[in-house]
Amino acid sequence: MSKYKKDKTTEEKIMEAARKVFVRKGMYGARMQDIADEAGINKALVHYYFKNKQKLFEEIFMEAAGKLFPRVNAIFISEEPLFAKIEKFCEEYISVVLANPYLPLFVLNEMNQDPVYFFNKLWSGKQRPNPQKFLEQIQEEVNKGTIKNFSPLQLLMNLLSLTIFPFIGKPIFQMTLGIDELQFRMFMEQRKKEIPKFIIDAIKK
Amino acid sequence: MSKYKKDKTTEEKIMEAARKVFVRKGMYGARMQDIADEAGINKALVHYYFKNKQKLFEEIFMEAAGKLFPRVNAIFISEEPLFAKIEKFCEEYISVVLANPYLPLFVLNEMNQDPVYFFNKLWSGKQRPNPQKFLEQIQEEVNKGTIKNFSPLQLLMNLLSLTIFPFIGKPIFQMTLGIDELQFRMFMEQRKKEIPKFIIDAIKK
DNA sequence: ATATTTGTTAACCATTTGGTTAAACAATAT
DNA sequence: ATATTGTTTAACCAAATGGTTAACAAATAT
Repeated sequence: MSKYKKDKTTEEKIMEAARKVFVRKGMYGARMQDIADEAGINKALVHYYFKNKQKLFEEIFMEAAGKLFPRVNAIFISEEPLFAKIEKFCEEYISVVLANPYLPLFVLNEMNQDPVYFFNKLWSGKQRPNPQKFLEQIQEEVNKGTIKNFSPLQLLMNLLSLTIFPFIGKPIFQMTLGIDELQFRMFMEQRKKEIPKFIIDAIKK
Repeated sequence: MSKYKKDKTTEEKIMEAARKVFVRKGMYGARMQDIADEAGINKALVHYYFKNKQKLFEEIFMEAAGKLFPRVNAIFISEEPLFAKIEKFCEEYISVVLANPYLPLFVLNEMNQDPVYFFNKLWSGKQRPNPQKFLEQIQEEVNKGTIKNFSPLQLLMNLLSLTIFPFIGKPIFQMTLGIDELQFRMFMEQRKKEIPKFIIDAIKK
């Protein structure tokens, strides 16, 4: 195969390598040389496509955050009834993250290092997470008496916890219980149905 | 105050500084100079007390993990009935972590970088987390018919998710909802009772 | 008092790391 | 064919970083 024939553009090769390295090692632990090696190219070429480490990192981080947050928001804002929303959220979110199981810990961890900076960087207005409508919807159901008197915020936290946390604790669970990739996958597939059932059983009158 | 009169021993001053820096920046992001500065001493003195960065980090990491894991295990193993166990776990765990809210993300994130290494480092036999008894206990209750037919593993995951995740998402929640330290604290205090109620409502027949 | 051990520092060193440069190489335009 | 533009590399550089050294100061033993 000729040296300069490439199915993936070089830029995408770098992105792919950077994704892998940044996600595994974080912004500080990642080395530009690692990224170049992973992409099978010269380090200077990484700088040719992306000005510097910070810029490349931001690209990767924004991409990752962009996979996680808008989806939450879309469901928060939609017009469906509460229970359907909960079901849909679990279904969709677990599907997305199963395809990139490392995303939540990566994003949460990096955000933790400088929440204010990332918060501004991420949501310059548009796709900022806005759970207001979802919270109001819960309150309405409480008022209607269809569900128990429940703090909307607590319920929101429960939904997010049950859905996202397993991905964050994944390595520990896998080591502790000796389960492999496939078993974890099946466990999470099961959870798509289990979580809504669990929540609804807990809150419905 | 004389130069060599110290209320805290130097070693503890270093540990304290290292805790702060490592937890904020992680193993790779932390700089020995930062730690020395934070402790108000010369960098060489850090090396005098702790051979190198790796050793110091392990000290801090083991200490952090030691605050989180044995407590889980103690409750898993104890003889109490299931519902009491769940209540006790939430109560105790949230109390511990409220005193060090940064611990879960720190430990989970570092473990993620090399799960096998940390797993061996941490649990050379004794305090290895062992949820077996807890899982059996759930199965017993299912068999007795006191709770719904529920996968023990799913229930365990639910308990851990609901308890631990809020601390991991803390910065995002605080920014998104504009809540301060005190409000978060109160929210988690409320959760000590809310989580067991939530779980028990969901699983009891 | 004095020798010895322990604690602390400033200066230094080797290596790593992000980033640059200049030249070679390929593709494209003329 | 040749000039021009865009892509890639090897070699290099300055700054940062983990770690060491040698000397000095304090505490302790003799």
